[in-house]
Amino acid sequence: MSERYNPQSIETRWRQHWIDEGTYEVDNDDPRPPFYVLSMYPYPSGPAHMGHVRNYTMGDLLVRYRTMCGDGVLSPIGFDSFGLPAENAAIKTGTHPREHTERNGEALSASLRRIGAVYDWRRMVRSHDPSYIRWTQWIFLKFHEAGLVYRDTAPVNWCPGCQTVLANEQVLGDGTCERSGDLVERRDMEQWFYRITTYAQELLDDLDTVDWPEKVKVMQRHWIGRSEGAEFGLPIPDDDGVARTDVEPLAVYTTRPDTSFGMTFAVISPEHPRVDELTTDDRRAAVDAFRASVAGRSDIERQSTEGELDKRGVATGGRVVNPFTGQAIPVFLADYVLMTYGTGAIMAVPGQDQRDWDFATAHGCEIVRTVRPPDDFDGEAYVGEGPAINSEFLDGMGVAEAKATAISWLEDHGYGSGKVNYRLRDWLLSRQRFWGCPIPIVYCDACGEQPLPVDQLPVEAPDDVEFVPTGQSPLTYHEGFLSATCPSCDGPARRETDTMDTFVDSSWYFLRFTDPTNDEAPFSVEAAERWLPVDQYIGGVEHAILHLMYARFFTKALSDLGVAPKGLREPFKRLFTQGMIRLGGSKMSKSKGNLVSPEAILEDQGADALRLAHLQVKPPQEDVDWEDFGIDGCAKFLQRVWRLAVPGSDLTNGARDGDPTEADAEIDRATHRLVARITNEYDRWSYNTAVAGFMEFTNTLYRYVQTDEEIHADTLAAAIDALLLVMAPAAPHLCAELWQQRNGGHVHVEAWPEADPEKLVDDTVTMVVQVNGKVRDRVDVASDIDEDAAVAAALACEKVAVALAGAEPRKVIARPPKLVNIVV
RNA sequence: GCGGACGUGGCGGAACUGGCAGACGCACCGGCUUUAGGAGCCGGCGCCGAGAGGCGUGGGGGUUCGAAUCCCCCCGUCCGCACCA
Repeated sequence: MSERYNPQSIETRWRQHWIDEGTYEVDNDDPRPPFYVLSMYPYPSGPAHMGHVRNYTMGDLLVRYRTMCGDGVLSPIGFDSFGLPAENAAIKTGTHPREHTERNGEALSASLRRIGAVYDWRRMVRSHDPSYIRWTQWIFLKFHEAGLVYRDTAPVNWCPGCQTVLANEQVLGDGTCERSGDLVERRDMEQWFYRITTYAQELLDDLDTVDWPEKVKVMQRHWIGRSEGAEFGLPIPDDDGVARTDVEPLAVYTTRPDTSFGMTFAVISPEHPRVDELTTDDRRAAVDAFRASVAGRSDIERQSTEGELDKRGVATGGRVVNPFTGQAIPVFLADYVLMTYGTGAIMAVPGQDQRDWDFATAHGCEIVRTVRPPDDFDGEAYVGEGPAINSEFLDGMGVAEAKATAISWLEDHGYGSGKVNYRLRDWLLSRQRFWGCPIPIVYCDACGEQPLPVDQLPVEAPDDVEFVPTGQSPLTYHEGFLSATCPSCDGPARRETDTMDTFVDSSWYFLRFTDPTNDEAPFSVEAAERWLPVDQYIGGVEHAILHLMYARFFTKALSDLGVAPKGLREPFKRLFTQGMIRLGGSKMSKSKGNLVSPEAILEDQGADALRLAHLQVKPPQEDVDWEDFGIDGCAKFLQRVWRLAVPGSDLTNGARDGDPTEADAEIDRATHRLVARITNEYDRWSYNTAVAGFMEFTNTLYRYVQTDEEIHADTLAAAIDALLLVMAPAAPHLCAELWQQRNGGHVHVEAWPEADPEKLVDDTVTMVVQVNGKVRDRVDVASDIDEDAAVAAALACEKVAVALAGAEPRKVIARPPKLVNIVV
């Protein structure tokens, strides 16, 4: 017997071969049709864990498959190399984040190569490289110039213990800091924003143009949260309850203007700027106490549905006029009214809104129904369809008509107008951190906030900083970094010390990959035109909202600014989100400490067995339990393939020339069916069944070589070569080695095989014969049998006669050649 | 609460368009092979039944000649959003 398959001896050689030969390097003038496959660039956290293996195996399979299909596949890799973990490590160990990050990046690169993933390594892009920082800052300035960047105060999570701002993820469920355990406060600070809301409508509309999982689209639509309604003013009354004209009315937003006659009170947010003005002297102490208690509560606490409603709101003593009824109604403060949505003030209609109903009940407010509920309705607030009641000129109208009429009335009387609102907020991009892209702004006492000229880019953070656990960015202590010159007046200025959210870096890296060394622009329009949109984007569903929304925003804005092609409105044509890996029932992650390292498996069974196990275990989009993996089974299967395909194998050395038999014809047809099947399964990401297909076919070939008298070399060679071709994207090393030993050359640059449609159908097929929908018999018939013959064959079955027991068929359904159903 | 996905053997799953339920793998059982290995090869393996046969895709109803697949109700699991006026 020839030597057994030994993954170690061949995998190293082939990995090197792909790099040395530049098999997966592709230039921008490559004559082949362009195809862009992109796996989300990883945060460099050190050697790969199983989640990486799963992710990058899927992407690699596609890169190799499309390459064999004849495309010039752009397969780049890079690192999302800014971010908090490196900075925290720096504080702990004193090592500069760059050193830590680059070392981890090298380790991850090595891991990716080790599993056989192939990239055009020449196109490596890392967020922290000065050549990338430069263009991230350039884009910031471009957006700044276009009015897509602004500065404003915003509430942030402030940890009094760490004396710093925390990201939402660093605030635990109970509202405390994950590091110090202190109760996190809300604090207003000056922050930078990207005006993503400008694109809210387009971000919503264009979801219809991309081929993404419906789940992700639904999440994005919800996040954008478009609603239609009306915004109008509630006038402030004088002591007699008559609307004053000399005071600005209180603006409210509602999606139910049709219910306005039922507005019996108004509620404003505790942060609303007009609280003081609306509060009467006798209520001031209570209102101030309420606001103080709200400020001390965390967002989580504040947004929980629990808690007594009478304690969650307080009367201001002030009143406003319902313009529809002319009645003066009380104004309350409640913590559930958010300053960040609509106008920060609402009209309350308890009859049609359950939360308003509860609040009205708790605070003794009047309840007036303005939509007639059905007779059998026994709930409280009624939110359904029905005729308007108690609403004067709206009475009798349905909800839609009443809405439109109410809006017209508001417009005619100058109170307000129809309004579309979005839940989407502008993107707060500044972070009080060191290890991120510096914001290219200086502050001049004379000229104020000044964007830097582009020829001063990149603004780089200095290396000679000390990482001490003060909770402040080291930049704020570094005089050399802080002092700058004002670009307007040449006077002294102070640099911005905030850095950008790392989501900024990941919002355009896929564009940089198309033209990674360009030093005239972030990328050329031509390069982007050639490769974008990405044909297949692959990543975790955890990025369903933020990253994907931000990247879409960047693409649209860059396109409008002429940086990206005019017609490029979406960055990612198709998106695939693969499932995560669980161990012991919970998500495999560094923080949970339940990572499984692929090292031992790679050393033992090899990369191809591990890849195959990842592909086989479950449909790619589903979450998978590590306990369900069958590495040994896959390794055993690869041994079987090896034994079948390796030249000189005891299994196949009995093959000789000769006239093809029926067994040969059957193997030939099976071979063509395999090719057709795997092509289809790769195209629709059904990798688990593709692996089943390899195994099934291999079993068929084993049967052929072991049970037939005569085995023919031609038949066998064609079958095995086809198997190696279709398996090559999944098990690249083994297939490359066997192909070379058998045929010479390189399987991965071979053309993808095509199935002959004529060979996909057998001459005879098994037809199912049913009586009353139950299978009673199976008969072999010609595959081109006509309906009459099929029925005749069915009626001739003995078991059918038994089942019919003499009864006359009432009806016969024939679907030749698959099935005949006899109904009595 | 709202939205989404899903529920098939001992286990992971297959059945793409309504047409043979359980492909393929794991586990288990049996056999072969001078064979002791992390072997290899062949076979069996939904449940009940001696058999013929019957039952069977979370439960109940419906559409259909025919339903794992389509529709309605219920139960359960997972994920996302969570006072958005």
